[in-house]
Amino acid sequence: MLQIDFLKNNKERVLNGLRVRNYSEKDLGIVDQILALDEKRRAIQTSLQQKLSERNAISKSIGELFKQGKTEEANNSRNKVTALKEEIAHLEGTLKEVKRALDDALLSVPNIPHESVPKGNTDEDNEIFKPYEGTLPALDENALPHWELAKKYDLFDLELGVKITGAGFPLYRKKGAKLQRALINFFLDEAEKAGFEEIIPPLMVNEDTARGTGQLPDKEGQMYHVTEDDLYLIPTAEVPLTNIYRNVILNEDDFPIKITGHTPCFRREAGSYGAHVRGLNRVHQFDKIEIVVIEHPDRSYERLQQMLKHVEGLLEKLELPYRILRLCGGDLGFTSALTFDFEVFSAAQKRWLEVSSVSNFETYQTNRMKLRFKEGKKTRLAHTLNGSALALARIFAALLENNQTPDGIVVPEALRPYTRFDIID
RNA sequence: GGAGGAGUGGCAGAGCGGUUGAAUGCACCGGUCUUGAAAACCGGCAUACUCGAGAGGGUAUCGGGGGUUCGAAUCCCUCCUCCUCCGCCA
Repeated sequence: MLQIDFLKNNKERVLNGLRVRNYSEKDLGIVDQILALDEKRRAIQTSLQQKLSERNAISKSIGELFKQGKTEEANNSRNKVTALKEEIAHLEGTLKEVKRALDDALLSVPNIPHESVPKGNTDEDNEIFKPYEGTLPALDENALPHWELAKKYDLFDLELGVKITGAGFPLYRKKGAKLQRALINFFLDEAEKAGFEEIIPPLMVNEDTARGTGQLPDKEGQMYHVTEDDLYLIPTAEVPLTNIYRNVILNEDDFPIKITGHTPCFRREAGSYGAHVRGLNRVHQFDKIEIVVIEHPDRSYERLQQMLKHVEGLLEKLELPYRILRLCGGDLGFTSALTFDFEVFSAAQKRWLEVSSVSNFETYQTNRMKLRFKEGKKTRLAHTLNGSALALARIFAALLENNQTPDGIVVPEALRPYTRFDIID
C-alpha cells in the first residue's frame, strides 16, 4: 500500500507510474479521489480531536468539583459533556466511514514501478535483461517432455495425485522423490552459504499475515482457505517469512535481514488446460525455497542485484540454460516495484519456463505491515525483497528434459552429493 | 474438548472508576565525578495520527473489538493468546 504522504508529495510520479501499468486517464482519477478523502479525513479528525479535548478537560474538572463538594457546578458540567458526547459520536461515525473509504481506495492502488520498468502490456513485452549466451541445447527428435520421462522412469505420478487429492497435486516417487529432496537440500545449503538464515515457518497463516504481504484483499482467490478456522494455506514462503517482521521497529544496524525457507506452496490458480500446463508446468502444490531480505531503503536495489547473482549461481551449478527478464508494467505484480524473472529453456518442450521471480517491493509491503526502523529520532519504513531460489517443480521438469540421454537422465555434478546417484535409469 | 487462572511500557512489576502515558526496579542512552572504568548522582528513554512556520500543543493506545459512565488500565460483553489440571493424541 502506498504511503499517503508519498502520494501527496509525488503525485506526478505516482500518475506516471500507474501509466506504466497501463492505467487509463480515467482510472488515474483514483489518485485525486484518495487525496480528497485524505483531506476530508483530516478535517473530521481535527474537529473530533478538539471535541475530545474539550470533553476530557471538563470531565477532569468534574472530578475536582465533586471533591470540593461543589455538586451543583459539577452537575452543570455533566450536562455540557452529555451534549458534547452526541457530537463526538457523530464525528466518530463519519471518521470511520471516511477512513474506511480511504483505506479501500489506497489498497486498490498497486505499487509504483521502478523507473527502469519498461512499458508494456503482456509477458511478450518483457525486456530481456540478460539473454542466454550460448547455443540452446538441441535434443534429438524423439526427446521426451518431462511428463513422458516421468512415466518412463517412474518419477512422479499425476494420476495418483488425482486419486488422492485432485488435479495438480503430483506424487513423487523413486528417484523422482530423491531428486526432489536433493534439490531442496542443495538450494537450502546454497542459501545458507550466501548468508541466509534457514527458517521452517507455519504453512497456514491468518488473515493479518496474508494482508501484510498483499495476498489479501485482492488475491484471495489464489489461496486455499480453511474456512472452519479462517486460515490460509501459504502460496509462497514469502508470506510467513516476511510477516515475522510485521509490526516491528528495527535498528539501523539490523540490516540486512536475510532469511530463507523451504515450504510447499499451494496455489488454486483457477487453471487452464493444455500443453502449457501439462505435467509439472503448473500445479497446485509445489516446493520452493524462498529467499527474503529486509533492507535499508538506500541499499535495496544493490541487494536486488546480489539476489539475482545468487539465483544465477544456482542455475549455473545446475548447468541449466537460463535468461533473465525485466518485467514490463503490464506483467509486473501488484505489490512489486521491480521484478526480474528467470526462465530456463526446456529443450523438449522448446520453450522457456519461468523458474524464479526476484522482486523489490520497496515500502509497499512494509507500509501495510508497519515494518520500520529507527533512523535517529524518527522511524522510517524498511524495504522488502524476495525471490525464488528456487521453485522445484519446473526446475525438476527442466532437469529431466535437458539431461535426457539414451542411457538415462544425467544428474548434474553439483547435485550428485545430494542425490547419491549419477543417472536416472 | 472440559474446569480454573492470567494478559500493563524493552523486561520485571504496581495501580483495580477521577490531573496515571501510567509508580518502582532492571536494561538502554546522555552527563557529572574519575587517569580510565565501576559505583554513586543528575537527566533522558513508546508509537501513530493531528494542529502549528517554529517553539510547542492536542488526540488515541495498559492483548483485540464493543459497551456502561460526565470520566475506564480499572466495571460489563465478546474474541484472541498464555499458564495449571483433566481428557484425547503424533
